[in-house]
Amino acid sequence: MQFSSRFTIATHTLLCIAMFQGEYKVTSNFLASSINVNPVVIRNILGQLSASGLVEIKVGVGGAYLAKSPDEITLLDIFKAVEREESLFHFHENPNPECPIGRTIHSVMDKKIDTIQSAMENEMAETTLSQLLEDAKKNM
Amino acid sequence: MQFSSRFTIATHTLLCIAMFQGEYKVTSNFLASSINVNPVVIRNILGQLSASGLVEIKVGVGGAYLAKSPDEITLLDIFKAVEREESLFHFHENPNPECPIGRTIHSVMDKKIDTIQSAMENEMAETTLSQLLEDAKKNM
DNA sequence: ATAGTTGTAATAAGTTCAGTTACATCAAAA
DNA sequence: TTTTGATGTAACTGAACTTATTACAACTAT
Repeated sequence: MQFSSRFTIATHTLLCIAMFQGEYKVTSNFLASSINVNPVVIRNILGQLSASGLVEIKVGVGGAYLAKSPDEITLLDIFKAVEREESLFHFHENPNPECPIGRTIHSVMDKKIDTIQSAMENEMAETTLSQLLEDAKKNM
Repeated sequence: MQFSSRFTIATHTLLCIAMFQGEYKVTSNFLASSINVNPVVIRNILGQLSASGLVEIKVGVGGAYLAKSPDEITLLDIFKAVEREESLFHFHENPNPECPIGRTIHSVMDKKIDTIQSAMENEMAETTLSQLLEDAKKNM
């Protein structure tokens, strides 16, 4: 199992917008050319980013713009915008309540799973788009 | 995206073995009945756990046994046994090297992704099977 | 030799992902 | 007002993964 590439595509997208907005009109075709995926894929991801309040999109005239300052956008914001699963793990549905383990498996594991997911999300929240942008500019 | 239920099934499996080995013969049918999935699914997961050195399986006569002490088995061991992806995130394949962002996206994100994955895995490594077994016995 | 179990292959249905085509809609600008 | 270039979205496709299920050869204790 892997997360879909939507997360890295969305991050790449936001970096491009942060880098080029004002200078160029950042359209789905512009982004598709940098990221090298289909423009419709970009438009769908831009739609998710827009629904989460991370970007604004000019319908008609075209172009995507950050809706927040780059230091207010974290990797966690991006992740949550494009990966909408509540829980990281798919739990088997109907453990047998007549088995001592089947009866208790949820009470034993649910909190653990939350903690694991939180560890991942907390780490994601540590990195902002502005940090990534600085890194990118250094390595350009 | 969610991880498959193999992780929770494998954990449930190991808890059952830890609880019942010696007392009952823990077969794939026994486990399937507690977990409420198909016995073939169990046999495949037991095969993965066995390949990772977590359990031993008696071919012919039947039955699964822990190959390590419960306090030497962590959730990370279980996770790695059943989820074999190297990297948690699927990176888009061919960013455009003619774009300043496309050119640098890997150097900017690869280490972040590793850090995020490590945060998750480190948290998984904190919990042992013996801790889960204690919890289960308390709640029985 | 029997019985019960494991290992494994094959099939199937359901879901997700990503690519692609097509087109209605929209807003600025000519 | 018409043109132009975008966006939003639907539909379809092929690939991959998940889980359930059937079937059966191989194995080992009794």
